[in-house]
Amino acid sequence: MGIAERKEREKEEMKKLIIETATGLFIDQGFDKTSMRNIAEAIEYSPATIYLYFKDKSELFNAIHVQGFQMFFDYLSKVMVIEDPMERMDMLGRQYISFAVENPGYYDLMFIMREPMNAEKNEEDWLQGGTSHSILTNTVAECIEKGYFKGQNAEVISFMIWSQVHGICAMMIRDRMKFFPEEGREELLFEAKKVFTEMLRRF
Amino acid sequence: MGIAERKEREKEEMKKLIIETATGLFIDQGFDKTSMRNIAEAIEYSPATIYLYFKDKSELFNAIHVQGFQMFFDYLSKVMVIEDPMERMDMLGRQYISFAVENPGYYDLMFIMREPMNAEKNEEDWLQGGTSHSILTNTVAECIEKGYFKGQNAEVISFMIWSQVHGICAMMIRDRMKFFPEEGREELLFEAKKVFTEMLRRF
Amino acid sequence: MGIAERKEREKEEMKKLIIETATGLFIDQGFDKTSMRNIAEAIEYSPATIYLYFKDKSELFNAIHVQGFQMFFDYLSKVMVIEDPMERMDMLGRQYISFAVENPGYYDLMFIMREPMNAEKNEEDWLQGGTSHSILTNTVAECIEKGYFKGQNAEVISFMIWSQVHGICAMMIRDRMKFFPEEGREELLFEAKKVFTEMLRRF
Amino acid sequence: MGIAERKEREKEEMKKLIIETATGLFIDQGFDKTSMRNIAEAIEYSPATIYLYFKDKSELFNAIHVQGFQMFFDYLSKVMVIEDPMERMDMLGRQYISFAVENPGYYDLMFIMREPMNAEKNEEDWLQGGTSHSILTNTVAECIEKGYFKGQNAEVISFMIWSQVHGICAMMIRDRMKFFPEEGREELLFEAKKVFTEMLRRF
DNA sequence: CATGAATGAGAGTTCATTCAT
DNA sequence: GATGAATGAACTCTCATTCAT
Repeated sequence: MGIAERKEREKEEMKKLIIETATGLFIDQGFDKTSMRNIAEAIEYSPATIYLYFKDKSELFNAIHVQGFQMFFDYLSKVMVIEDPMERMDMLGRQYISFAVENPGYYDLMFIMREPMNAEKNEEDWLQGGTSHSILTNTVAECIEKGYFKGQNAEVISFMIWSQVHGICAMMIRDRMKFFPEEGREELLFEAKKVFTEMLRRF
Repeated sequence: MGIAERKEREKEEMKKLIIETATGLFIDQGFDKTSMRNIAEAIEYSPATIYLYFKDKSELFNAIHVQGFQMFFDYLSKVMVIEDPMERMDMLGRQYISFAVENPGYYDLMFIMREPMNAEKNEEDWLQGGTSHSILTNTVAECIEKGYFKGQNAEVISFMIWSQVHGICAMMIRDRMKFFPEEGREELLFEAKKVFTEMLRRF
Repeated sequence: MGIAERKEREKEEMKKLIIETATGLFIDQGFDKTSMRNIAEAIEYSPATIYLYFKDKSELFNAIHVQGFQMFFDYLSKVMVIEDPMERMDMLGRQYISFAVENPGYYDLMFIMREPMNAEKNEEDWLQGGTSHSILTNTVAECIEKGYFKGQNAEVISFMIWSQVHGICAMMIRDRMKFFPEEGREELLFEAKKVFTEMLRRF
Repeated sequence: MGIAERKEREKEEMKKLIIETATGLFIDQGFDKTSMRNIAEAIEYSPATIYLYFKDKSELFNAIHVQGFQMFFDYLSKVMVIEDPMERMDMLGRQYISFAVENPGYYDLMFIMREPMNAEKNEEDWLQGGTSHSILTNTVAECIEKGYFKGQNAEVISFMIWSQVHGICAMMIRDRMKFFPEEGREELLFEAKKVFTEMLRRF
C-alpha cells in the first residue's frame, strides 16, 4: 500500500507547490494579471500540467482560498487559551492583523478580492470562515456576560469590531495610507487596534 | 453662439454617459474585465468613439476617479456647518457611509480597487482626496482641543476612525457580510457607526 | 472674374500646402505610418478637409508624385544647355544625385517606394518621368555619335548609367551605408559618380 | 531519441514554413501591410500559433533577415575559388545579381526595405553582412595590387561597384524598368553588369 | 504523469473614410 | 469651405483551455 500512499503524498505536494506559487503571484499582480502560463513558468512545468491538478483557474483560486482560511483559523484559534474575554478580544484583534500583515496575499484573496468563482465551491470555504467568525461572536457574547457593552446589540458590536480590523488591514493592503507617514505604518496598524480595544474596554 | 454651446453641452453629456456606463461596468466586473468594447456595446456606440472622448482606458478610469472624488468631497463638506466637533464627527461618519451606500461603484474605484494608472495623473486626484482627508483631521484636532481622546495621538485616532468607516463600507461593497442577516444590512452599517461614535464620545 | 481666379489660386495653395506637409511626413515616417490624421494635424485642419482636395490617400500620394517629377525634370533639364554630350552626361549625374540629396523624400517616393496606387493615375506621372528619361537616352545617343561606347548597345548603356546613379541614391536614402564612414558620406556619393563618369569617358 | 529528433525537425520545418510564407508576403505588400493575421491565414494556422515560434513580428522579420544574409553569403562566397581578382569581381557581380533575381523577396528585405527593428538584433545580421561586404573590399584591394584602378581611392571604388549592382537590382525589384522592354529584362541586368565590369577592367 | 502544439476569443488601439451640419 | 462625430475594419498580441502523444 506504500506506493499508493506515496503517490497520494506526491500529488498533495505538487498541489501545495502550485498553490503556494500561485498565491505569490496573485499577491504581486492580482488575480487577473496572473496567468496560468505565469504560474506554470514559475514552477517550471507546462501550463497543461496545472490542469492535471486543478480543473481550471477558478478551482485553483478556490484551493488557495481554502488553504487561506485554514491558516487564518490557525492564527485566530491561538487566542482560545485566554480566559478573560476582553483580554482574548485584544489578542484576537492582534492575531487578525498579524495574519493580514504576514500573509497579505491570502488576506486580499479572502477578504477583499471580488471572487470570480462558482457559488457552489464557496460554500465550503465559508464553513471554515464561519468557524473563525464564531470565535469573534463567542468572545463578544462572553464580554457582554461579563458586563461590557451594556445596552448594546451583540450583532452590531461584532460587526463593528470586525469592520474595524478589516478596515485597518484593507487600508494597508490596498495601499490607501498615502496620508500617513511611510515609516512606522505597520506599527500604526497595531496602535490603532490598541486604542480601539481600549475604547471597547471602557465602553 | 447657441450652437457652440449646445455642442459643448452635448460633448459633456456624452462624456458623462461614458463615465457613468463605465463606472457601472467597473463596479460589476472590475477594471481588468471591463473592456473598452464592453463599454462601447453598453452605450451602443463603436469602440473607436470612446477614444474621441478619452485618450485611453486609463484616462477614462482617471476621469471617473476625479469625478468620484468631487462627489465624495461634496458629501463630506456638508458637515462643515456643524459647530460642535464631536457632532460633526458623527455626521462625517454618516456622510462617508452614505456616499459608499449611494455610490458603491465610485467608492470601490476610489478606495478599494487596485489602480493600474500612471502615477502622474493620480497626484491630481489625491489632492482632492487630501482635501477630504483634512476635514477628518481637522475635526479630530478640534475634538482633542475640546478635551476628547485625552492622552491619545491624533494621527492614530484619525487612522482608527477612517479605518472603521472604511471597514464598514468595504465589508458591504465587497460582499463580506454573509454572516449577518441579509435583511437590515444597510441599517447595520449605520448602527455600527453610531455605536462607534458613542464609544468615541465617551473616550 | 477676379473672384473666381482668387478662389482658384487659394485652392491651389491649399493643395500645395497639403502636398508639402504630407511629403515631409512621408519622408520622416514612410507612407504607411503617415496617417491622414497626422497630416491634418500638421496643417492644423481637420482630417475631413483633406478629402475636399484629394479623393483619398492614394490620390494625395499621386499628387506628390506628379509634383516630384516636375521638380525632378527641373533639375535634369538644367543640363540641356551643355553642348558636349559627355560633359552633359557628367552634369546629368550630378543633378540626379543632387535632386536625391536635396529631396530625399520625393526621391524615395518616386523611385524606391512600392506604390499603393491605382495603375491608371500612374500613367500620367510616367509621361513626366519619360521626359526626364529621354534626356538621358538622347545624351547617350549623342555620346555614341561622338564615338564613345564603341560597340555597345545604347539601351544597355542607358540602363547601366541609370542604375549606377540610382544605386548611389538608394544606398544613401535607405540607409545602407553602414560600412562607410559616417562623415563624408555625401561627398562619397559625388565622388563615386565622378569616378564612374571618368570610366565612361575612357570607355 | 528518434522522437525528440523528429519533433525538433518538425519545429524547424514549421519555422521555415512561417519564414517562407512571411517572406512572400513581405515582398508583395511590404512590412507594414503584412499582418500576423495574413501570415497565419496563408499558412492556415491561427495567428496565435505564430507566436509559439516567434516572439513577435519583429523577431520574425529578423529571422528572415538572418536567413537571408546566410543565403546571400553562400551566393557570394562561391567566388572565392577564383584566383584572378578581376575575374573574381566579375563573378561577384553576377552572383550578387543572381541572388537578387532568384530571391527578390530576401533582397528587398535586406537591402531596400525600411527596417522597423530593434537596433540590438540588427547588429547580428550586420556582422553577416560585413562578412559579405569584406569579400568585395578584399577583391578591390587585390585588383589595385594588380595595377587596376590606378590613382583611385579604394573606398570610393568599392562604393561605386556596390551601388552599381545594387542599383541594377533595386530597379528590377521595385519595378522601375517601365522604360525598358518587358521582354529580355532579366538579360538586361546581366548585360549591364557585364559592360560595367568591362569598363572596370579597362580602367 | 507530463507536455508541446494549437486555438478561439478577446484585449486595447489606430486608421481611412463618410456625412450631417 | 470646413469640421466634429462617428464607425467598420484592421492591427499586434495574450489568455485559458484542450488534446493527441
